[in-house]
Amino acid sequence: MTAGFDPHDHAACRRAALAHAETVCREAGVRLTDTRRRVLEILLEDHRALGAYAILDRLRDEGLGAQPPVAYRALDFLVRHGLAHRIEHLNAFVACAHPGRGHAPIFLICRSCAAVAEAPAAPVMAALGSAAQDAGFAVDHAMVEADGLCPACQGAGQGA
Amino acid sequence: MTAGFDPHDHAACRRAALAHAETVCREAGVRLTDTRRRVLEILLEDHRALGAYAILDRLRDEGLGAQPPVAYRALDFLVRHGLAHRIEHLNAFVACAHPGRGHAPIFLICRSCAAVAEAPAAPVMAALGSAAQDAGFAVDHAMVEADGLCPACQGAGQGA
DNA sequence: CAGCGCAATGTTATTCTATAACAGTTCCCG
DNA sequence: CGGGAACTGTTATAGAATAACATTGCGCTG
Ligand SMILES: [Zn+2]
Ligand SMILES: [Zn+2]
Ligand SMILES: [Zn+2]
Ligand SMILES: [Zn+2]
Repeated sequence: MTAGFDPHDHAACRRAALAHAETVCREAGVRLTDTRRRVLEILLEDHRALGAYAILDRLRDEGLGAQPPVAYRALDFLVRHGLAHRIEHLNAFVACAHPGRGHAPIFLICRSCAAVAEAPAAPVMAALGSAAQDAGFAVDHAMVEADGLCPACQGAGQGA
Repeated sequence: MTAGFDPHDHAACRRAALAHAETVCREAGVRLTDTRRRVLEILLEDHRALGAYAILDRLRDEGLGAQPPVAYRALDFLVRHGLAHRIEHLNAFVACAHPGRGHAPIFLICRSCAAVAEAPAAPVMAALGSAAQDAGFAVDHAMVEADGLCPACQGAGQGA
């Protein structure tokens, strides 16, 4: 169920994510405007995190807006609707790789090739919930991000 | 074993952390200089995360340095030696609340009063390791941060 | 259709966070 | 007393994010 590292039909992956985004927006009664859609498409180009300014550069090249708020507003929208996630450790954003399921994902981030995978969160969240309960803490949103090496980069013997 | 939310003798807590810092530095053959020590003391004032610039303001008031690198270098040092931790979600730093034990802690962050607790990491890390293994991913360093409400702020019925 | 209200956009400016680069100083050890 | 490494001071700049406000587009209701 981990999505991201394994080879797959990424064109289908993208199409599904985009179709899902349409559905989500229709059902929520919000608009998937040109800029929002384009930002999602850019993020969907591969399973990699992009900084807001990298996205902004792309938008600028395409004449869709040149100022930071343009990118940040679209990203906020996508994150708010579960279509993208923010990677705290990188100050960057990644398209959601699990169209459909409501989730608080955990991220595996390759420090060599920068690929980002979403892994099944349930066991980790259960352990976290238990630790939080012991402390009397009410978890609102959990962020779990692991730095390391993806299968491909381990094979290549990368050290950094 | 969660350290941070429960009422405790914080003066002793601080003293122990400082003493531990001395030991760690002596054993590692590195120097706990004035600035480094002072930054640690500031972080130890309570179990709360402080931004690098908030710390820098304090240092400036005390004549210990006025430029960002002063604060960042001290913080890097403390983090490198396990005496403080960086909270990615807040772009801020907190003193380590577990003097002595080698750990990759998990953090519980109150979004109302900004208190930060360190909870036992083992079960969460085990679950994370298992998920990573399923994906063939080699975890190097894991970041686990939970946003929510601490016991005190839940009682007060805080919503934000 | 006219006009209202809200959502979304465009733009300027600013704040906050973090690091690069280099010159000078202090400390430890031989 | 050197010599080298660690540490400090300072300038400048890069990078990430938001505040604030004017404007435009869109959907609804009268
Ligand atoms: Zn894909
Ligand atoms: Zn990789
Ligand atoms: Zn304490
Ligand atoms: Zn609280």
